[in-house]
Amino acid sequence: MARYDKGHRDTTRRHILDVASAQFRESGIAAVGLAGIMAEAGLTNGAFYTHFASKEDLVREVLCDALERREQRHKDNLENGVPVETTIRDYLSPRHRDAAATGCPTAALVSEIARHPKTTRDAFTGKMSDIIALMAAQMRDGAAAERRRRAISVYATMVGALQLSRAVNDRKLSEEILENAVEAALTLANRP
Amino acid sequence: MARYDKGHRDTTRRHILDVASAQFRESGIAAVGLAGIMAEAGLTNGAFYTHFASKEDLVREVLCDALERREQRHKDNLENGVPVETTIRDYLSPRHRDAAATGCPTAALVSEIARHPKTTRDAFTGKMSDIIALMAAQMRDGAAAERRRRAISVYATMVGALQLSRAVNDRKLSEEILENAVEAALTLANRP
DNA sequence: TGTACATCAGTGAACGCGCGTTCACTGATGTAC
DNA sequence: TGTACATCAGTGAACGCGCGTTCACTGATGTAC
Repeated sequence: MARYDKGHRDTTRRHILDVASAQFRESGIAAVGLAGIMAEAGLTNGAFYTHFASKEDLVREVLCDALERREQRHKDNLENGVPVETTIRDYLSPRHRDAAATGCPTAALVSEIARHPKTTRDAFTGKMSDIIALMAAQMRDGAAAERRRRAISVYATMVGALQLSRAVNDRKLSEEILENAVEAALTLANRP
Repeated sequence: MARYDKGHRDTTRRHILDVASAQFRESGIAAVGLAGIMAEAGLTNGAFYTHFASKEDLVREVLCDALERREQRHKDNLENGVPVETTIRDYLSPRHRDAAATGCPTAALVSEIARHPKTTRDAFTGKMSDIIALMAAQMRDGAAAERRRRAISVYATMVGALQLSRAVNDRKLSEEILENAVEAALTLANRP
């Protein structure tokens, strides 16, 4: 037995990932520093590099992890027969709008991801394809290709509307955006 | 007459705004430094503060300016009877996807704006309301309230899809997103 | 008309600060002989 | 059994660098007397 319990290293790594994941989604990747992440994780700067090769490495890991969790949620919804309407309403809710740190990583980080290196974008592209496929599976009626088409446009509407509702500094307008986007996403999900 | 032509100061200020506007949309606000902006504008660091009070002041000015130009474009489209279909297809085109520096400031910066101070978000909120109103005016049929509803959901779909098409690292998927979003936005714009 | 001063856009070096990253070291435990 | 060494997660100070910001200064022109 080492100085630390078995699995301690994995637990620490997991903890750093969770802290970074929340901070990135809350404040954006560029605005978050490693020192702040390590401090919140209860560790010193130096320990970071025993777990990750660089900040970019952490970004990629965080992104994969956060999207995998989202993917798992979609899988669970599918297996439990949760209707697409519920997924849409949950996504476009004031609760989700006000909880960016634990919310959808795509909505929080998509524009930053577009400016990151190939490996990071590769990771995002792969996971996003999976999520689209799962949303397509959740759609009712229609051929596979048609359901995929609907999934893509519903996803785009949800991501855009959530971001707009977060940026806008007017409670009424923010809720108007969410409510209209729910209606629009439902229309897109159920169109023939 | 001063050492510089009349209006020189305004020209310089305008030039700094243009350079900053492009760099922000291309790389994100947090990732762009004042030194880089001033260098591209052909000036030294110190001159920045004879034109702007702070980086945040510049951000607000850039945002107002870029959104006003977008707004003017919507106004022109409206006056020239450009159909909403054209606006949608132009927005969701590979050309717009590949030209972030000169493209829609909302798509490029919306998630960063959500994390900026009140004055900046106020500015964004005001201009975005105007753009929504102009898009609503561009819609055909229906009462004013109904057209506004359609404008909001079309705008959300466009913003979300453009961002996704930029983040994704796969040409085919990127174009699939744009094409499906065009179809979805047209459906939303023309629904009864 | 000549001269002293004001104005104004811009220069360029410097400020303190926090960034990502490195590295010599620690100290509790495991292992070899 | 005792001792010398290896391992491993983490410490904490330091590195160079670029950030936003400040400021004494420049130099061409305008203005006052």
